[in-house]
Amino acid sequence: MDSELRLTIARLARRMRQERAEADLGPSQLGVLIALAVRGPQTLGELSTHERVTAPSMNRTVNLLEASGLLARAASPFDGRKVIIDLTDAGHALVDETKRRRDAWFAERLSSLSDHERAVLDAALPVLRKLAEE
Amino acid sequence: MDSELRLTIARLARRMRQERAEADLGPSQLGVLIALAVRGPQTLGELSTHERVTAPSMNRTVNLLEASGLLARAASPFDGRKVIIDLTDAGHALVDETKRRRDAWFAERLSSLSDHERAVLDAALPVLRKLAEE
DNA sequence: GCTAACGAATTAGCTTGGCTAAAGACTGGG
DNA sequence: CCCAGTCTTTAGCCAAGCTAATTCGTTAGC
Repeated sequence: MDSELRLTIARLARRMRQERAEADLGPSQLGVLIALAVRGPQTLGELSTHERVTAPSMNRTVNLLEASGLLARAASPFDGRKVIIDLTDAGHALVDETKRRRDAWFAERLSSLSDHERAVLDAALPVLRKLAEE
Repeated sequence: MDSELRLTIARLARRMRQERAEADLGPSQLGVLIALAVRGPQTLGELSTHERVTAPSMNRTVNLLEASGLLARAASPFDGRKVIIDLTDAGHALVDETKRRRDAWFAERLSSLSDHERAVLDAALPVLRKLAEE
């Protein structure tokens, strides 16, 4: 029963992840761009902590995105060791486009539900959010 | 709002996937083992279709798992081109342990919820299941 | 104010796991 | 028996994870 819920969530998320596509970015690169869009400019260390990845891994992903012109590095004015990373305009545009497409896909799935079913999901959202807390 | 739900589910599943058996398997390898546990012995083609990966990718993952003794290949008795892949005892044991850990993790998360919140999740389960349908 | 310790980012080298292209192995229809 | 189609495998590319070690800037102790 509990395990049934767990498996269902896993299956749903799996379907969702497979729905990727859009730009020719991998999920990691997209994840970084989205983190920057949601949380604003951050250091490499903050990014790697949030994405649960080591600093060297994050550094490489950031290199690729920088080479693609989707984000930019800037030295921190307070601490010369740190590097502040932020989206470029192109990066913002790509995140917006991706969000639009994924929302559309999800809305399409939701449209197969009844009003009552949607209300049930709406009620479950805060609980799911609580489960997902760090 | 819709996109909040989508993002929350993704985050929850992401957190869940981090719970796995001690063995140092990547998520893909674990995914293959779980698919075999749930759906039974399958050909390489069936596996790659189900995991939404190309046959060469699946072939390599299967090679690693075979080298670790977690699954075994056998020729199909009906069609010499096909290869039937199935879990070994060690593979079954590893899947069981992973399931045990994930269930325990999830139960732990659920225990922080009130009875009402659990009831809300219970009501949402069939709806989530519907969303997750293929 | 020097120096040693510490912290943040980076580089180097390894591994997994995607992909495409192409080759082998086998089947089945004509 | 051949030929076209199907399934698996090999080869080679690239993204993205890791650890270990390096570089460079900061901070603390003396």
